[in-house]
Amino acid sequence: MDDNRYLADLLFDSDIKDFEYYEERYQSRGLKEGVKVTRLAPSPTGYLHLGVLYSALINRMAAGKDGVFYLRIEDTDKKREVEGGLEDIVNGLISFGIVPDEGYLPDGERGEYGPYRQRLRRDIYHSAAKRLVLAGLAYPCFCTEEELEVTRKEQEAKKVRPGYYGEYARCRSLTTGEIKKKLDDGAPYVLRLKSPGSEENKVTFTDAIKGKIEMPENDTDIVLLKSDGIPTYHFAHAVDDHLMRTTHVIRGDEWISSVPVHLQLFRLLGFKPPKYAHIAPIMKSEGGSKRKLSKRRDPEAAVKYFSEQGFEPRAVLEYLLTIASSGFEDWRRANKDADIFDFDLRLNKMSQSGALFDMDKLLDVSKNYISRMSTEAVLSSLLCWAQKYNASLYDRLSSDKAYAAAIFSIDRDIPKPRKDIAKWNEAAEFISYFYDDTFAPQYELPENISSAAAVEILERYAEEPCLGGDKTQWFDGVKRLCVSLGYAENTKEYKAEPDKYKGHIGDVSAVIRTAVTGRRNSPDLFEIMRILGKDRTASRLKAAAEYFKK
RNA sequence: GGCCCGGUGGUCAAGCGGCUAAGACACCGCCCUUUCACGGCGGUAACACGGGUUCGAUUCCCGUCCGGGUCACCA
Repeated sequence: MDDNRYLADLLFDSDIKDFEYYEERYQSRGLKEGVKVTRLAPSPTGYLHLGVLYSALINRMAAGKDGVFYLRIEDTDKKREVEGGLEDIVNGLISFGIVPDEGYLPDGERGEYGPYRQRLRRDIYHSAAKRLVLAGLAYPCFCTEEELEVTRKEQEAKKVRPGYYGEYARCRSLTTGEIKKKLDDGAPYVLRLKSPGSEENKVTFTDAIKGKIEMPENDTDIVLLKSDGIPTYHFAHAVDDHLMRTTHVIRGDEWISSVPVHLQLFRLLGFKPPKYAHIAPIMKSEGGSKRKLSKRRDPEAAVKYFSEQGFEPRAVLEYLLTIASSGFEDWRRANKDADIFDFDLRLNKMSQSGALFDMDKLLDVSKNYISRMSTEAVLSSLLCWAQKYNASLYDRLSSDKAYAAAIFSIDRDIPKPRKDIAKWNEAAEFISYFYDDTFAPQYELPENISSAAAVEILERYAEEPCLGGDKTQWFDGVKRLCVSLGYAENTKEYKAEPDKYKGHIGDVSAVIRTAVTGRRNSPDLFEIMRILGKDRTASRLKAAAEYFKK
């Protein structure tokens, strides 16, 4: 007993507080029964990628509006840290509308349970570590990397489980005197857990997503504090999630195999463990098999990719939710205008195995999402995107917003709107023919229409474009033109007696369409010409007629 | 290799012992229609395999196979 005290004094600074101090300081949150406290704990070892966004979304949704969702930064690995990664992650989340209630935020920390960056919590970890040493549950280990490597090779050769446990945990049996001597020599060391567990025993726990899971108890003397005094993930997880009063740890399922370690840590530290929920990762198909979406290998894993392409953040979130929870699509159909954060995400309804990332589905969700936006919303969102990623489009649009609004209001704000655009980088091409400087006609005629016939149609139509009235009046005008030129004024008549006509109204429209828009397909012709105005319509008709004369 | 988790159409995914095995995306066809898009209708396409248990298994149990994860002073 005295030995432990002695060892603790040897190992820790004298000003390290008793852990009771922190228990006292970070009181229970006093939330109502059933209210969840969740968190996202990214490490700034890269930029914001889809997996983190996914996890953030689920944690945010799980906490709901009554619960607390906070952001903690796991910056304990200096070596792998990426410059600017932290900002990218935090700002990225917020730009996607996933806003933490507390924790590390762009304008500083918010909340009573901080600091929320692990670097700043060193004393807290040391206090918890000291508690373990005092209880005889942790010890310093002086093994070098090389020595560890040697025992690992030995274990491999003997075909036994690799790891620092049992007889292989050499420093476990060091006497206080030996430790003192090494410490005096300035030997570097890590602090290890003296695991009281045995592989023979089983631990069981209920995962909120995967259900009941049974695994062998942890018997490995895992590292608690690295040689620089910074905690490992496992140790920091136990200390932080206890002190920050997390109720539900929702994280990627790559963590599932370390749950026995975590449970043991909570027990030894005297903490009540949180509920665990392990979510399946988003996968990517490659060469017939699938693997986890990788931030290094897959460009579409970076959230920045979606921003650059001009996906609507909410649409991406909706897509993610269709992957996450089977009930979401039905809910969406029943609640077309509801905010996604009103969806009641049930952990036990979540998918157990990883879903392949499906770009087709994302595109579909996005198209639907954008089709339901108002003209104003489309314009402001598109402008916002263009400002960053397409300067010329931005200039064009903002130089005459009323004109741009007219374009985007075609078949919008109606019960069954058009679904033309899935992401903003498709917009420039989609509206190109509305602007003279981007109008690049690819004239194309129906097969049964000769150039001469096209010229005739265009010239005759130009005499009387019928743009003064409404759409019906215009279309009646086109019908009259058909009749006078020998085309059927509707397809049925033509089909009944094809020999009687040169073609039908579809052909006539096609000729006008190609002249006005320079392409085969477009939204409603009348709307387009009305927006272009009489003069520009006329000059396009003329230009096309000239083209076909050649 | 040990330990975990998973396996319903190309993809996502309902389904909890008895159903002609939902739905969405993609694909194909038809209808609507001045084109496209929308919309409507229809179609192709699935319970990995082998044993049990049971009157009856996609559903429960075991095994095989396949896929994924994990075995660091990384998270």
